[in-house]
Amino acid sequence: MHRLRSLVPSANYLFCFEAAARRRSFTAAAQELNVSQPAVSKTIRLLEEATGLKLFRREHTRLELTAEGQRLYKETQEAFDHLHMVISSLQQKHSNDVVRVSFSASFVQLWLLPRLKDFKAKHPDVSLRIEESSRDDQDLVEEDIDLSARLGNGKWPGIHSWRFVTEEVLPVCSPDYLREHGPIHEPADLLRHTLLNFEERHRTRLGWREWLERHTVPVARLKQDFVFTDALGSIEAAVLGQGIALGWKHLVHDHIQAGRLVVPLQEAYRSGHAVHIIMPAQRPPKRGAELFRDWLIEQDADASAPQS
Amino acid sequence: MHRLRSLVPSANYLFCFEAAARRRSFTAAAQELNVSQPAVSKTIRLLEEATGLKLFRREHTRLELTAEGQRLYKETQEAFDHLHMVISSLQQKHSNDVVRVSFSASFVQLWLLPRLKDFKAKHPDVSLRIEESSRDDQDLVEEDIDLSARLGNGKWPGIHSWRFVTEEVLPVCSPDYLREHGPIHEPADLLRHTLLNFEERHRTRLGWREWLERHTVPVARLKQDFVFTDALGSIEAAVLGQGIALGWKHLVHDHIQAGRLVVPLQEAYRSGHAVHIIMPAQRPPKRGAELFRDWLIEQDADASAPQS
DNA sequence: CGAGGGGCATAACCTCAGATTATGCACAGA
DNA sequence: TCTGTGCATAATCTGAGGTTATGCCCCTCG
Repeated sequence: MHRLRSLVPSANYLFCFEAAARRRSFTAAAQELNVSQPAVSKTIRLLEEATGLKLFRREHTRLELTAEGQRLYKETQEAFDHLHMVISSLQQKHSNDVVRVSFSASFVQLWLLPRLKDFKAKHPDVSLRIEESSRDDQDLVEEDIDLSARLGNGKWPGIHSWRFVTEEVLPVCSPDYLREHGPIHEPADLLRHTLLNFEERHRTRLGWREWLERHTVPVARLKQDFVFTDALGSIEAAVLGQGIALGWKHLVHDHIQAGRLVVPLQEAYRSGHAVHIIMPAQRPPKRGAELFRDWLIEQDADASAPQS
Repeated sequence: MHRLRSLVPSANYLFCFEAAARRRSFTAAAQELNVSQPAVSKTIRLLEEATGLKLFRREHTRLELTAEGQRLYKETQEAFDHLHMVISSLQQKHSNDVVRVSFSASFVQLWLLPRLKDFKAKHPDVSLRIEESSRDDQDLVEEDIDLSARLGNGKWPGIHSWRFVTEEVLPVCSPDYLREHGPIHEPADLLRHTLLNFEERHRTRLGWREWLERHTVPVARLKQDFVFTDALGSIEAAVLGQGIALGWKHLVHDHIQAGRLVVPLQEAYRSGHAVHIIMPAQRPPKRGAELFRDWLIEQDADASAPQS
């Protein structure tokens, strides 16, 4: 226990004292601290008793600091200012060191997390702050994001982009589902199955209707049994045998490798687009963000995705 | 509210942090702070969350400070050391300014308090710490007493003394008691009355037995109805009409002036001793103590005591 | 002069921040 | 393998610090 504590049993007394001394008013200090005036009155009395020092002269309509009070106020304020400066500068340094990345929930859960251990092992000093976002069109600068992913052609103003993985979408279901309801020979057969779909509020993605139309299947008779709010939900329902979902090839790779999902039909849809790694152009990148970007690219998501 | 508080909601977190950092052990810090280990664990976690800084590396059998932790520890310790130094020096100065005086309870209540307002008006900057003591033979240096009173001849080793008031002891009772039980013509009459006596454990004072013997009254038939543990008790009982007490002339002066007590018999006993103001010879007196001594002497307790 | 307002002090009572107890996990060492 | 050490976590408890109500002493204004 620091010896200061024998003089000031609660260091919070000093927070209260500093406010009352600065404001020269217990009532004003109470407002500032969001407590009642008697709480301040009592706390100051406790501090005066603990130290044996008379810090204020109470003069009915005026509160004056004694000489001791003045001295303690000055020193307390300086100590607090200094500690604030130290913590702030440590935070600033820390903030500079943390890489803030933002991806869809499905990407984080299905692709990134299973591989993150590798990145951590290669770069133990890089801290990632991983945010799951429901939108692709975030303003990277405004939201203080160092790196993200976006589907498109890679040409966005104020953005540096690196091609990451081709958009390729294919049906997936669990082995049990296929055994029980299969086989499926052609795209038109899908109309007789439970199709798991998702619609994201802020992100346009290929759904069953478009997929079938691109495979010349009439969709008048399409019914959608379940609609999830993100891709992750629909894929996990497929894993649980509840139907056939559309999966992005790189996202379902691990499930397929593990045998939890199969591809019931070899038809896939390639949009010609790709998912790109993006970083803000307006400021120099953090070293950790560069390392993460490089690591992402070298994962070669196209090569490690299952062949269609 | 100081901005530090937005970073560290409770300054007591820093007490806990400083101890854990110094000891490099939550368990040891808990012992030092007289709390449990989980309390320290939780508090450090709260501090880390509040600041966003990782302060310790937990390594199972070793606790290490991070670089941030090291920096914060160093700065916190310096701030606390400094505040401790400031408060200590203010206390030292304050201690030098406070005059510690020690008297019997009867003197404090019956003589000093009714007159203290005058001293305060003349010396508003002198602070008195007034202790009531049950003994005359205190070691002034050891008990850090600046000034006291002692009955005797004024010759004590290591003590400076100033004659204050003659010891003169006389019977007193309330006017009502005298009307109801009087008159009293000679000392021997007292044997037929309720005599209020006191015996102090550490202080020898004249009691009824000695007083009567010195007035050649046979004391074989003396009975003592009440025995108090200090003079104050016996005098206050007399004021309440419960009997006749022995009073030191200077102590009962105010009661007599106010008509609360009367002197039923003009016989008084003068021991040849006096009460002396005493101060320790081993150290230079505080200015305030000198002022108080001078003020006591100029009260001229002998002159303001009632004539016997 | 009286009324009203402002501000600190005090007492009785309340409540939640910080504490405890019990337990788990991961080491390290014998 | 077993035992001991030390930090983490969860459920629960409790007392430090807060609230509400009130009082006292000013000061100002009509």
